[in-house]
Parts: sequence; structure tokens; C-alpha cells
Amino acid sequence: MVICINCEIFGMDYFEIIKKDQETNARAGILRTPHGEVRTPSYVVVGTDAAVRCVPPEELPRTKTQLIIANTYHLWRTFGLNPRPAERAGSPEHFPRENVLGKNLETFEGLHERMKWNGPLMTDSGGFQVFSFGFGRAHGLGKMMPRSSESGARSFKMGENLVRVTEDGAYFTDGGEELYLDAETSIRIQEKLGADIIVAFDEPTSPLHDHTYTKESLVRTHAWALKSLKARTRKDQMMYGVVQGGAFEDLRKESAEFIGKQAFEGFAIGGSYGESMGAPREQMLSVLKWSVPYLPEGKPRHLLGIGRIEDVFDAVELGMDTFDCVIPTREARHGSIWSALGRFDMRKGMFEKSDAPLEEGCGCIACAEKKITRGELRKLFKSKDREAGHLATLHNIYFFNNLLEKIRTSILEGRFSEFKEEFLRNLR
RNA sequence: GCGCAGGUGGCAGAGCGGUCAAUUGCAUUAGACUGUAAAUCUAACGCCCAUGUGGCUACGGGGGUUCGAAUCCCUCCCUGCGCA
Repeated sequence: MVICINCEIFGMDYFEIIKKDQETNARAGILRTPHGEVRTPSYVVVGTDAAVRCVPPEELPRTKTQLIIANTYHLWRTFGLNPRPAERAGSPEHFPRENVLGKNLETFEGLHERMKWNGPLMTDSGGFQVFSFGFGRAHGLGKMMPRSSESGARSFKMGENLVRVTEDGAYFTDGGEELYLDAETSIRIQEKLGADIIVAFDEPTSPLHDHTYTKESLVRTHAWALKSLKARTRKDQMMYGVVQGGAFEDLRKESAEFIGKQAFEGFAIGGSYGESMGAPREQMLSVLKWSVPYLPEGKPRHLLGIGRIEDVFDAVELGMDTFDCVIPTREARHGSIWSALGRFDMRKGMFEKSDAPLEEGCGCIACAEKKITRGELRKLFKSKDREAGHLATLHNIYFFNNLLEKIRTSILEGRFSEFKEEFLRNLR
């Protein structure tokens, strides 16, 4: 039985499961949003600052992108009541600076218009920034906590905690200003931004948090979830509730059960993962195993911030439908190309004279249309040409979107497990 | 031929008596990146044993001064610029 506030708008079948895998919890479906359908499982491309970095909007339709996620905190800072230049919001030619300045949210034209993207959009609530600018920054942590012994661990320096969390919300120190964000504000901003899917305000925790703090935080996140629901005024946006609970089985179950019962159109699983019990990846899988059974079968499930190849296969297998992740876009800018064989750092000397395509048979603009070779891409990277990040991003987002399309097809054809096994076997 | 300026690790280029196996950048090598503090960051980078306040060879070649030289002097070779 589907219970949701906006069912009369979205209809009972805004999320339709077309095929369920026999052996696993994988499912293929269609998520219908006001700006079009998302065939699931699907990757969600990250466009934090209202632009997929390095990709002009007109090229997005040729990347198999179905759904893009932008960020409430960053957009609030950029376009909101405290406007500041969107320095990272896309390259200048695609995103004229003058259009960014002097606007505020009251007159904001909407994300779709701004991004020149008419497809499905979602916004994250700003909840992740409560963690990443706060505890995460103070401890040099990201989404996945490295093993302390690994070389290269903690590449990014620890810094000052810029966030103070209270029962009601979070105070951010940002550029000398203090900003306050809470559930009501986050939802008000997300309604102004106007994405098809919005996310309840939450506080992610890390494996470094003990049970006491995690529980405390969970109570807060649950209260914020209810406030988020209550704060909504638009009928044309779906809202996803977020499951937290850190690395603790009891808290994850409690959270999934509580959040799963609320009148959200969909559910997201959040948090950061680490080695408090095994490797980060295994911990994440445990979290999914604990949480998913409590989430309603008939509603979409989103895994926040996850998206390497193995992660996506495992998460689909455990019943997740959508995944957003910066890996394709960020690593593209950092020089890595993803392929069915794994990840390659195109800056390495071994590619200097390579005439091979980035990936054999790839249909992305860089491979299929521009016929860029590895050697050419390496040269662009080495000369710090902006085109390098552009081409690599086009390739990587196509690769992941295409991978999810193949996963979806394999589910529909009843051969998900075989496909997974075969694909992972060929990875380096 | 004369004058001037130079010759430093793969390259560029600091250092100008000890704290120099030598700053820095590039290149190279390895690593990291998972709801975007990130088109970024970390590390290695003469040779050897690899335990080290370790051994060796090194700042064009040779010689000298000095307790001590990449740094000062002499000489040779080479490069650039100017004048013949």
C-alpha cells in the first residue's frame, strides 16, 4: 500500500517496478517525475552548482544521463539571499557570470531553466554539508573513511570544524558569515529551486561517532525528517526521507523502520562508511542489508553518494534503485577514465603514444564522435587544457550511465547475476 | 682573437665558504578521490646497503687555497652576447 502526501498528483504508479530479479533483490522500474521518466536502476549525475562540471548542457542529452542532482547548500550560497559568484558553476562560456550575480531565491527562475536541463532533477538537502564542513572536515574524512595505514589516505588536510549542530539545525561558518540551515529552510530553498525530487534535511554521521552520539544524531535526523515533510508546500515535488544510524545495526534498523513509515515518496540511505567493522565497502553493504528490508517495496530507494562499479552492482543486488556519485565527474577532471576494464589514469607515461580509443566501442561523444585517442587525451591533460576534463567527463558519465542501462537490461532479461559476475570478472 | 656573461641532478633554474645529495618548477613514478572544501591532493625521485645523526660518487675537466669548496684562485674545455 503506497502512502504518500502527493499521491493524488503523482498517481499510484509514479514508481513502477517492472521486473524483479528472481535470485536477488534487484529490480527494474520506472520513476515518473514531472520532467520525465527515469528508468531504474539509474545513475544520478552530480551537478552540485547547477551544472555538471565541465559539460555544457547541450551535450547532456548525449550522455545517457537521466537524472541530475544539485546541492541545496551550494546553490543557496550562490543564488540565495547571500549571493556570491558561482566560480565553480560550470565554465564561463556556458554559464555567464552576470546571470549569476544579484539574484535571490525569491526571483530564482528555477533549476531547470538555470541549468538548461529539462529532464528529471533532484536536489540534496544540504545535510551532507552539515557533515562535510563539520565533523568530516575536522577529521579529514569523506564519504568513505580510508584505512589509516593506506598510503595516500587523508590526502585532504584536516581543518577546522565549521559547523555547529543544534537540536533544530546547523550553524555554518562560511566566508566570515554565519549561516543557519534547518529543515524548514532547506525545504523552502529546495522548493524555490524546483527540482522534481527533494531530500529531507538530515545529519550524516561517521564510523568515528560512537553509539551515543549516533543515536542522539538519529533522533535529530528523524525530527528533521518530520519537519521536512511538514514544511513542504509544493505538490509537484517528490520528497525522499533519509535513513541514518551510522555503523550500528540497531540504529540503522530503527531509522529505516521509522523513516520507512513516513509519507515520503522515496527513501535515501546516507552516512559515511569506515573500518569500525571491516572495510568501508563491506560496512556499506551491511548498512544496506540492515536497512532495505524496512523500506516499502513499492517506493524508490536512493543510495546517497555511492557509485564505483562494484558498489553499484552490490547495491542494485540489495534492492537500491538510484545512485548519485561524484566519482565519474571528479575523477575525470583528475585524469581518470573509467572502462569495463576498470579505471585508468590517463596522465601516465604509458599512454603517451597510445592510438587506442579511451574505450573500445564506447558511444560517448569523446570516443564515438571526436574519436579521441588515449595519447591525445593524455596530451591535453599534461598541457592542462580544459578540454581534457571536458572529454574525460563526457566519457565517464556516459560509461556509468551506460553501465546502469546494461544492468537494467540484465534485470529485465532475467540475467542480472550472470551479468554482474561476468562484468566484475573482467575488471582489472 | 679580444671583452663580457655563463657552465648545478632528465630539463629549467636557485644556491655563491660549513647547517648541500643541494630550494623551487617541469618531467617521471606511485598513490588517493564515493549525497563536490576537489579540473585537486599526497609521496618518491644520484647510486648502494637499506638498520642509519649509514656508505659512496657528485654542481664542465684538471690543479690549488682552506680545518672545510657547488661556492674563492689558476688553468683548460665548452656555450651565449658584443667587438674585431
